[in-house]
Amino acid sequence: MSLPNQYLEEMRQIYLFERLDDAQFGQAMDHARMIQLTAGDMLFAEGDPCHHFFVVIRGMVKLFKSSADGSEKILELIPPKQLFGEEAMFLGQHSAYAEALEPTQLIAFDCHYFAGLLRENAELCLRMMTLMSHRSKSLLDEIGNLTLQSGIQRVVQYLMEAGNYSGIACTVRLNLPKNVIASRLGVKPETFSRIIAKLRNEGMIDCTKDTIRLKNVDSLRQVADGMLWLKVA
Amino acid sequence: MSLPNQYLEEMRQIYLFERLDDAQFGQAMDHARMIQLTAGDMLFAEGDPCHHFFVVIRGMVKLFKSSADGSEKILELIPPKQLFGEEAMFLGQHSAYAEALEPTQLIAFDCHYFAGLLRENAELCLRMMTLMSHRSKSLLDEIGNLTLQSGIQRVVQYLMEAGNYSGIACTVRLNLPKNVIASRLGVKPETFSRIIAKLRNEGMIDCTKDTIRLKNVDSLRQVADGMLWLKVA
DNA sequence: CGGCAGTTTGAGCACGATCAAGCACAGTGG
DNA sequence: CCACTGTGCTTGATCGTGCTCAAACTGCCG
Repeated sequence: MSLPNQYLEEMRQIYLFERLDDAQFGQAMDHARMIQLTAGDMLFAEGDPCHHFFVVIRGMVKLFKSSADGSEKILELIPPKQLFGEEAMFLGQHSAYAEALEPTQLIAFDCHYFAGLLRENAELCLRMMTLMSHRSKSLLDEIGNLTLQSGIQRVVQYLMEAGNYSGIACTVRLNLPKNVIASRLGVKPETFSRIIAKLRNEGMIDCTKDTIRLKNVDSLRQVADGMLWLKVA
Repeated sequence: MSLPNQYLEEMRQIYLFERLDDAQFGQAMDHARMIQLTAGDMLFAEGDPCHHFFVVIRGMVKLFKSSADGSEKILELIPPKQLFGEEAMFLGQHSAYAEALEPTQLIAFDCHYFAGLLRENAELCLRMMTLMSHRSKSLLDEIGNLTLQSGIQRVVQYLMEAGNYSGIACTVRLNLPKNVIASRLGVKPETFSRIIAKLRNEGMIDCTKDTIRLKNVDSLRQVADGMLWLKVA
């Protein structure tokens, strides 16, 4: 039960599999299968027993926590070429919910089988640990941002990162609904909207629909770094 | 440069090293050395190049983020027998600050050398990945708690976990200063104090100095689960 | 055209932060 | 033995960020 060639080539370029020789790669792709999701499909829930981990091919997956009263916090947005759910392989169950935001294709790897490959291939382990380390770092950063920064700071930081650091003015295209970005940043949609309006009134950005022009990058950077306070009210 | 026998025996019981045979264990302990810290000593800073990862023997280490204006958020409190800083081994630099809260002894393992051991021992890798998975899960949980729960809920949850789930009334001894616990829970010391006072006024707990009796465990559980709201004001 | 979901804007509120004062306690030195 | 000091904790008063509830607006699709 191997994958179509089209997907095999894409998997070849995933960091985790890059350095495997053809035989090892073939083994890794055994017991892998393609999954097609439509927007809103739930992939797994928190606490579900874990049988697979995943790589996104096309589309977007949201990883999120949910509270008793139904509100959500998006932990991570998983774009194509990225792996997720691997930590559950070692814990036996998933730590959060996963749901497709768009029509999404992903490859599912059998945990039990893959654990066997890991046991025989320390190089593969090292790559896996490197991925897990990056995840840990980004989670640590996220906790710092949530507790030490204001909503405005997180929004501006997000815009600057999306605008890939070009020192001068640049435009950002939001590739996701604003309420999704808001949840990712830990604010309510209304608050997100107000923050964008505030930045527009301050002349730091222009925006039309889902396209945002970063006009005054210096000021924005000051806001993100906490050197410049914008009163919300 | 091996360690005194006293410490070797303690290292033997660390999850990461449990299953190694004597030869492997001996190798792992090569290039390990003991470090003695006094309260307030900084072990590493965020961004520092990483040369070691650590296991706490005695004492307590705080892992924290710091913002421009000097305020801190404790990410994790590391008790004896626990490992930390391992993710930096794969990233090259530390993701947060680490500082001793008390007189603390720890063992430092040389990253470069240990990476070599990992490359030759997939079983060791699996153990390491399991540890990293647990860390990821607890970080994911932390993000959920910070964004989906109120301060009161986090405090109550902390007390219940510290009182190890005995269904009936129990006493909790806070083994750390309250301002440290407050930072760990993402609230200011004043707020923490007010929350404790609130719980006392509601008759759910008794407290004298650093000892807290959980009187009404049912109500406390309801508060933690969001089934019961306590107005702060 | 109506319906619906996403977004914006308004008004008011509450949680938790800030600033400030008071208190308990331990350590130090006269 | 008693000030003196410093630190950590508590309590009070006030403020602001961000949330809630509500309404209006936009774009999209049937």
